[in-house]
Amino acid sequence: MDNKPVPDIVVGRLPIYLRALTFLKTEHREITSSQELGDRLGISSAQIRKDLSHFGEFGKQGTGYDIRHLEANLKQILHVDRMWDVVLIGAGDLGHALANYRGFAGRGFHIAAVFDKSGDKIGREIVEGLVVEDVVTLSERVKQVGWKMAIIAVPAEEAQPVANTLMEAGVKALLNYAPISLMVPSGIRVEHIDPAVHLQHLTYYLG
Amino acid sequence: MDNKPVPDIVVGRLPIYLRALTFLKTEHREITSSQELGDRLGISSAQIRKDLSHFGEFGKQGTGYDIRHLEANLKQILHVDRMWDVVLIGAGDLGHALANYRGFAGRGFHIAAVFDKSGDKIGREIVEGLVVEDVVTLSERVKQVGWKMAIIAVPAEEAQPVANTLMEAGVKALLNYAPISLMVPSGIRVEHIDPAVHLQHLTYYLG
DNA sequence: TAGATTGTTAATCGATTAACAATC
DNA sequence: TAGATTGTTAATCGATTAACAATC
Repeated sequence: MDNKPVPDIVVGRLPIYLRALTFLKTEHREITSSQELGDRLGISSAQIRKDLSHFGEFGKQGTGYDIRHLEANLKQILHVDRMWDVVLIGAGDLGHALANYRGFAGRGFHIAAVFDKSGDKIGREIVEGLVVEDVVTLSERVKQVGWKMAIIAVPAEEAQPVANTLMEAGVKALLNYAPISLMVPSGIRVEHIDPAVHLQHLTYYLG
Repeated sequence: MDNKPVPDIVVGRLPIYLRALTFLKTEHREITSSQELGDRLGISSAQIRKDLSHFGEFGKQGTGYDIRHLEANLKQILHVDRMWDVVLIGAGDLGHALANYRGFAGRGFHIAAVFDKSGDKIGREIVEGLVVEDVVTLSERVKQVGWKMAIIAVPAEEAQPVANTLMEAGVKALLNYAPISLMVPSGIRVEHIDPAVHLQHLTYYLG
């Protein structure tokens, strides 16, 4: 009966909830409440309960939420109860940092391949077991292996062409670090990360 | 008369508009319209006009917006018509990438100092002219110099203590890369960047 | 039982969109 | 002038919050 899609803004908060639950686990906590989560995240408890109610009933009246149970459910909802291979384009400083980032594995992601166009990066082992490949082979390799997610860490002027190549080859979701708004057709999802955008958001309030 | 603060969600779009205008300049464009901007950004033209109307009248009926004029106004509104010194904490892979990032200078930011706690990083020149300092001196240095903005690029378990030190020393705005929700008092602004959160937002839609 | 907290409904609040007079 | 596009108003749409019955 409930045919309406869950609002994207709600979906966007689920990873935050999941991260908080995983953190609570490191503190050896077993039960939490919408109140406690809200206090930690700066979100109202009502909003957290409402958000979760889109997906089912995960708590117990009078008690709260079993942390492991809710965590497992959120992982399922977000489809990170499995590992996703992610292809990374760009082996500069940022690409290097992303390839070496230890935080992906525990949260459902594995950098499966790295591509660059620069001759002095191609063939180098950017991290144990991961050799930088030539971007001219990107399309072929994506089609062959069937990767669905990519991280774009190339200069601004190359980002749109790289995105086009990826989408044409079957990639459905992009995380873009280039300081440019990617244009994508409907059916493709994009998230943008641009530190200068965030800093400028902050300076507005600094008078 | 208009005493109401501009909604934060509107403020958050201004840096996107600014980035698009700067991009149009690189294409040697001089005039644009809310329609064109909206098409490029995936935002309705009405929303762009409404957003801008909170701050004044920047366009001309029948013509559109002078790109340089609107860009200059947005820079003023966002307070990036000047340069901001930013202190960076964490000199790992990510800190290294941020310290070397060429994109900050043109958008109002300068990494003024880098701190780390690791003995084999302290004293090393992370980038031309920028020597990694010992984090035990962070509080003292921040108070002395008066930095107002910081980027946190330390492991999750150190992020909150580092944030506390920074806030106690007078920092008012934080950009946090650690995968944890920082708790801050009102009056302090925080933005979070967590690639895994964005990737999980994407996987929701990948079935 | 008494106390606590959920899931949900209805009310409130806020943001987006549509439409158009003004005007370049 | 005719055409285009702004700035703004009012209508619509959607998200958040408050409140509380249900119940553990």
